[in-house]
Amino acid sequence: MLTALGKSSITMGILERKIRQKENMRTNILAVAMQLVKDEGWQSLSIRKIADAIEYSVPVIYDHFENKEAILFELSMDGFRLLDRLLEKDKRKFADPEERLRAHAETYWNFAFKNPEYYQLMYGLGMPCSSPGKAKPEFNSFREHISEAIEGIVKDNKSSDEETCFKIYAFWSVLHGLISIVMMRCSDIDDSQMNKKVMDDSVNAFIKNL
Amino acid sequence: MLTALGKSSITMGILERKIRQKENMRTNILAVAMQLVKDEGWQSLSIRKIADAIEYSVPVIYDHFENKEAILFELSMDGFRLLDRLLEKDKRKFADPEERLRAHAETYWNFAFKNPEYYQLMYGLGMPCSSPGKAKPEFNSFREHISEAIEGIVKDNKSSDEETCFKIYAFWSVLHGLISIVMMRCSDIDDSQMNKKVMDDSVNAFIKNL
DNA sequence: TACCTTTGCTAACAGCGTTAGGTAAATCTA
DNA sequence: TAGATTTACCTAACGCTGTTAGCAAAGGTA
Repeated sequence: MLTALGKSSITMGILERKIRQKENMRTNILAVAMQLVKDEGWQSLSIRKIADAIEYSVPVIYDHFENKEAILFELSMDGFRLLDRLLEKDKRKFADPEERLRAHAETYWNFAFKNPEYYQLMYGLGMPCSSPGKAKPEFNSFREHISEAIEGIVKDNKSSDEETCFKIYAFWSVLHGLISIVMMRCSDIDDSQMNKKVMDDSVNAFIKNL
Repeated sequence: MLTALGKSSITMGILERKIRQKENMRTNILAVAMQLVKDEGWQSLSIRKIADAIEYSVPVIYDHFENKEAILFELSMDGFRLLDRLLEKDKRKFADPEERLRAHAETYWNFAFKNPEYYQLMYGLGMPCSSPGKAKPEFNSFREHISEAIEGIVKDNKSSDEETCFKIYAFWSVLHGLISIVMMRCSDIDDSQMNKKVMDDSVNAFIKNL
């Protein structure tokens, strides 16, 4: 598949079309996979179902992805990029670091519950191949956004770098922890508004204590 | 298998021996499964490997467990019971609610990193069949222990029941969130002592703010 | 036209969870 | 002790999974 593609430069149009088709196939596979996940959950996603959905045979998928994990990884990257775009919006909207931090928390929370499939994949909740450790820039997007906001709030204080670093993780932890607990139904609070109030409360306490 | 076991009461000894053997088999399956998990991780645990390890054929396992998920569920219950015993120790050791809460946090943290397989199973981290929602008393053990301690600290304050409830979840969240982030290698802090300092810091801030 | 690359397929391998059905041993009954 | 019955256990299969080897057809190149 388009392995040795150099050589003649006359048929550039055809080559480009092929590259375009290849990319279309790739994005199509990802789109179809994501749709299957939304419809039936991660656990029932299979290469054969993807092949059925794109109306190609199974091995075609392996021309575009090394294995199933690579597909899941790419989808998780989509999730990180989507979250990043939302956080960037907050950044443009709120100049005040405290307001921005609140907005980031809200955005993170809403992202998780509006896109539970993404969130589960991104943070390995109830997932088979959670591919931990595959650190990429996208992976740290949320931490970097809240870092910026927290450092903005804290900059007048006498906090050390280490203290600030700790606070960043503490903030992230309480959010991620609460989302995980609620999403995995470990909480016995059934009311989603109530759960959100717990988050707001925690965020308030955190900011007050900065 | 021991289905209709009533009838005659002369052969009670044999019946008891059979029940004992059946229980032995059951516990043996669980023990062997846990060992396999510790050696090779959740993802590679299979019924066939368990059968090999106990030196019986595959269907024998289904005489003792409805399916693979039931085995995982039982193992997660073992995890909850183990954690519960440790928390009970704290309770006996520390009468002062603040000291007790700190001990609980420490215990929870140590439990997670000394028994990562249990923790992952109990809270569905990177797990295929995380069986969420199957609430059992064991499931709420940690929350109830910290509830007791937090209520002990807070009882002199003017906190409402709702506020207290929120605080309990906030405390649990920050612990679980940090453990998840570290365990799933989302954190870029590689030093485990450093990570624990983040926890201690958070616990301190939390208690100070009660 | 002859050649070669690309494209896509069929069919298989090895593994998985699960179960139907049969056999041999252990046990109970007479 | 002999026969009937229950229990214990196994073999072999079904339908699924991820993955890959190897082949046939289609396309572009000379």
